[in-house]
Amino acid sequence: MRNGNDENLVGSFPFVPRQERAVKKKDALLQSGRYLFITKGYENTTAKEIAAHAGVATGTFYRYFSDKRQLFMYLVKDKLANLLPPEPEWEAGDPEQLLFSLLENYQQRLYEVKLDKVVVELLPKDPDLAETLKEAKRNMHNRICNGLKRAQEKGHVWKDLDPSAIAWSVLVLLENAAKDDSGQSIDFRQLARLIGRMVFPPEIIKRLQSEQQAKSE
Amino acid sequence: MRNGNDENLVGSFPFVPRQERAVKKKDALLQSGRYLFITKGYENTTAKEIAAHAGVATGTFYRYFSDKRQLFMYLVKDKLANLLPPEPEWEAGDPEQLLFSLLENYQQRLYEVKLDKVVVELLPKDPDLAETLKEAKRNMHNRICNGLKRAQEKGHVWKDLDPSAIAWSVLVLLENAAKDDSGQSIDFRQLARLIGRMVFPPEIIKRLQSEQQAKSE
Amino acid sequence: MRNGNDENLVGSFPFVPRQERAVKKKDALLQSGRYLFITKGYENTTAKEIAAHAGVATGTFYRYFSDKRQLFMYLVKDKLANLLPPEPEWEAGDPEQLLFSLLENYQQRLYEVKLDKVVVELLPKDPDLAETLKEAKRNMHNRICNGLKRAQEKGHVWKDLDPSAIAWSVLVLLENAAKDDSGQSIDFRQLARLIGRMVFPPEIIKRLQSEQQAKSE
Amino acid sequence: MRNGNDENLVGSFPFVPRQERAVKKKDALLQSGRYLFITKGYENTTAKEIAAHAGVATGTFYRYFSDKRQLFMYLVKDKLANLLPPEPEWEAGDPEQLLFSLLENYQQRLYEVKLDKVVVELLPKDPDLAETLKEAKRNMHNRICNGLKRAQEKGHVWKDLDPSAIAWSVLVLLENAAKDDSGQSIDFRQLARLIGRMVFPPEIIKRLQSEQQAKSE
DNA sequence: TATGAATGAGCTTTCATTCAT
DNA sequence: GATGAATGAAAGCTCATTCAT
Repeated sequence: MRNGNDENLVGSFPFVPRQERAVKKKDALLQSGRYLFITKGYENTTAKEIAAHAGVATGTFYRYFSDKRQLFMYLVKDKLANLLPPEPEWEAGDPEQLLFSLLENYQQRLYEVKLDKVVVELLPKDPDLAETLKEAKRNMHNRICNGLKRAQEKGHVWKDLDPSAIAWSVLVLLENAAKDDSGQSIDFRQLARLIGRMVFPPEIIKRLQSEQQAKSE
Repeated sequence: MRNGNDENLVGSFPFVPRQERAVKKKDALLQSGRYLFITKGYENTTAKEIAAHAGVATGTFYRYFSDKRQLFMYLVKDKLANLLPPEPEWEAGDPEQLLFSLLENYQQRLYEVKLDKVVVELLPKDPDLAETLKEAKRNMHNRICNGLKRAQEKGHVWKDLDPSAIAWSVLVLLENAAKDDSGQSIDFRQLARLIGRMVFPPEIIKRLQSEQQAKSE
Repeated sequence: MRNGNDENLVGSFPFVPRQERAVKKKDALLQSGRYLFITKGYENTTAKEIAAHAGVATGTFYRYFSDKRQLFMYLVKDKLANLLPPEPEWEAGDPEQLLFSLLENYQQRLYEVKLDKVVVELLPKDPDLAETLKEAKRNMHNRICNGLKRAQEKGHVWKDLDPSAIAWSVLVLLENAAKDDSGQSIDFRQLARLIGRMVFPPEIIKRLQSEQQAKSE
Repeated sequence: MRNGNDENLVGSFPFVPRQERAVKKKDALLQSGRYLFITKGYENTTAKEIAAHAGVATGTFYRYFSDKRQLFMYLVKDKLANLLPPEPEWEAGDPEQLLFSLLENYQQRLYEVKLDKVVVELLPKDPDLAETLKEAKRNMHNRICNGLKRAQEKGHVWKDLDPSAIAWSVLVLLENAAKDDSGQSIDFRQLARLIGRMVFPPEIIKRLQSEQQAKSE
């Protein structure tokens, strides 16, 4: 199933492995590719190296992937699905708590993927990849947006703010918090509170927090 | 004057142009490099192409730059200074207004630079560049942070938020708003309001806005 | 067997050929390199040319040799062993006869090598090569020296001459006789007699020659 | 005078300097060329470097020399004359003494020239240079040969040896003794005695030595 | 199918030489 | 005459990709 899906996303490729051994080889190549891309960067990794690391011959690489780029796209698309956060239920409790766990969760997944730096290396050269990522982001944005809209209808969210703009901001902060570019690690508690202020009027936050407390008692 | 500074930053490689024509050629190379890097990506651009695009011979490239990377570093360091926003005076008036102009201004400058994608392509391979950028970010962060601390002391900013975390968030939103990754252009008015909520308690915003109105009357 | 030795000397660079065809290709490259080095000089020969002459692609060259220099070192070290003359048995018979065959034999081997000019082109730039050759010469010198010492103890060689100086002279004349620099080919019979005079007192020569004659009768 | 001569030897060149300043520049270029060739080797020295070292512009180099090779040929031909040893007067005294001073003298001159390594670097690529050197050697050979012939006619030299072969041997030993390739410096006294044995029958040496002693008393 | 040797276009860089000033 | 910036051919070397085995 995953296979069929991928194929559709990535385009036709030279050979559909049926036997188990073949599947293993393809996986080994993907794993090796991922490892080397992350460790050494995309351009600095050669197809030969990936093959060697996977324990197969150079030529075998091209039986499973049309080229280095395709292998990479497999990695990206495979991992992208994992990144979609669940649609948040804002009213379910203390929003700060919710955001905090959202942040932690997202970072955890991003940490597992680790391809972001590599993605970004390829981005300027690969409009296809750019499109793929854009779509993934659109998905995430919509998911967050929908939740916000519902909350806004109930008056839980600032009325004078566009849910789309909020969603965008939340997403951006989410994304960047997970990366540790800046060196200074971000305090997720602070960030959650901060985002809370951005989304909800103070009185709503108070109310939701006290409701939550009541519930847990 | 600016020149001397830049040279200091980059290192005075093969030759410091004195004659006007030489300066023009160096500029042409820089322009061509910038254009091609942005259009085709860093790795996809060769020194030969840059030279050709600048209308000079391949060898001439190497009279002015030790290699492609150095040319790129010139571009980056030259433009980096432009990106520093002025330290905001939060109390000076309507904070939403202030943030809005900050955003517009920053985008304008970023638009002029446009190297962000290329930078990001090189980042994983170039620790030097990473360090340079990290420092630039540190500078921006400190600048924002200081303003926030002063405002916080006067009680204008949420007391339970770390200025550093706020600064980080503002910076991240600023940066990302300026890029047009997502395709969906961000409404800067909305974003300004949003950031305002994040930084200032509602009553402060109201007060500052009414003061501002009083002033302008 | 010889192979293992050589590899050890040169270092096992990019790849040790196992299949027969690969060995053939490596040999073809070595042959082509040798031919072109001798014909056109070391600097005037490019890796590309060697590959073309051997009927393989440029890249193939680099599968077998890390660079031009390594190919050359292979040639040199391979041939150097051949140059060691057997330790001469001066007392075994007519020394002039002995020297004559020594000369002919040495020239034959040198003729097969023919790399001397190329070696000498590289020498000033390549301390490694210089060291290698120095050692080879030391070996040859020692070999000749030992024979002389034994002969000197028996009083067959001028007592007031340092064996080392004689050996050096013999070696130099040997080397240079084999090369045809001067255009005027050297008469080996003459040279043998000449060296004989240099090494042995006249009466010893006479005695050894008559002994030899007695033997052959 | 030297100028005219050189021109003839080397071939026409772009410009005949008349003014004193020009001559100085040409000399500076020659000196710089010589210095750099000896220090860094021929191929490793660029025309630009020679010009810079001489304190003139790159282009100026080509006003005085058609190319790098021509400059080098100037150096070689200029110095070659110095290498011709005086025609030895074998009967003038102790031949070992004579040879010793010949050796010392020759080495001294070679030391002053120092171009031998560079010459040898160029030799395989430059048939012209090869021819020049061959001729120089022929000259030296003839000079030595003539002396030997006269001595031979008087019965001072082995009758059964070809003067040409002797001359060749003397020359070769001379040349090689002067270079210090082998690391082990040659004892010139020993070498002189050795060559003496090669050229003169023992009784002649004795006679000439005692005559010499008589003279000096 | 799997192999890995072979390919060769193409990149970076150098430097002898020219030529506008 | 002198300058030194500009030229561009050519070298060394890499690596994505092909293909004979």
